[in-house]
Amino acid sequence: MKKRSYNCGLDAAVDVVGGKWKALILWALHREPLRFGELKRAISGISEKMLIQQLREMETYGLVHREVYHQVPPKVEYSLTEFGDSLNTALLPLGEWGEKHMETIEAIPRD
Amino acid sequence: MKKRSYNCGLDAAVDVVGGKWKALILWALHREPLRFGELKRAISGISEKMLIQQLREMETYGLVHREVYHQVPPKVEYSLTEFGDSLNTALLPLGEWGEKHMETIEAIPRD
DNA sequence: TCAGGTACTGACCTTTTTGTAAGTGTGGGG
DNA sequence: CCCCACACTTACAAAAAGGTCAGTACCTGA
Repeated sequence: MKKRSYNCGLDAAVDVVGGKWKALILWALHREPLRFGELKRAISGISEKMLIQQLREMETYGLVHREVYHQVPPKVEYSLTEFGDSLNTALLPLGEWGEKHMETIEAIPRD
Repeated sequence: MKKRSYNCGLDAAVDVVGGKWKALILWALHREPLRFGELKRAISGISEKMLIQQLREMETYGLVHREVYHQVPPKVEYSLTEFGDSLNTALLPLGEWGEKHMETIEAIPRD
């Protein structure tokens, strides 16, 4: 997040969900709350550092809720708030678009 | 665009529309084709370099069409392809979400 | 005593993205 | 003859994002 004012809602939304991982995390939490380790395993390729960093940001955005269980070994569960859920819903058509055009997108030459 | 394979459609879509400017450009072209200079004026804050860079990428993605008129001074018009238009449509709910929650988003503390 | 699982944290570095500023080519108008 | 509009292009620099890897604290069971 870098800006303070936006030209349009899309601008603002992309700012919130932008980056490499946030959409994936949102998606992973859509079905059910997950623990840190579970999330890590669910999202292939993400490092612990990025996962926490993104989760923390999304927490401050009010998109996810962090629930700590005082146990040993520790257990922390992440879940979507209503706000996060509404964003996920708004992202559905985009996800479908991506799904539908996946092959085209993958075929785009890079560099 | 960096990846070749995606976990889900959302992942792929965010890759296509990611970055600071693409969504804005898509949006600006939604109403009507625009010339380079018009786009530049329409999207406040964008530099010429970024504008062209993004336009070129979006052209290779097949999202926008570039039409050159051989005149002096030169005239180049950019418009959305059907593909670009379909992406724009898929982005509408996200734009509405951003619009609706704009104040919340702007109020999020940064750094 | 000691390794192991869990959820982080921090230092450091590389890559990617974005920005700034100046320069290019063309023909028409002053 | 010079300057302007327009659509770029290039070199360089700064900033943001992402990645690696080692280390912390806690209790538990072997």
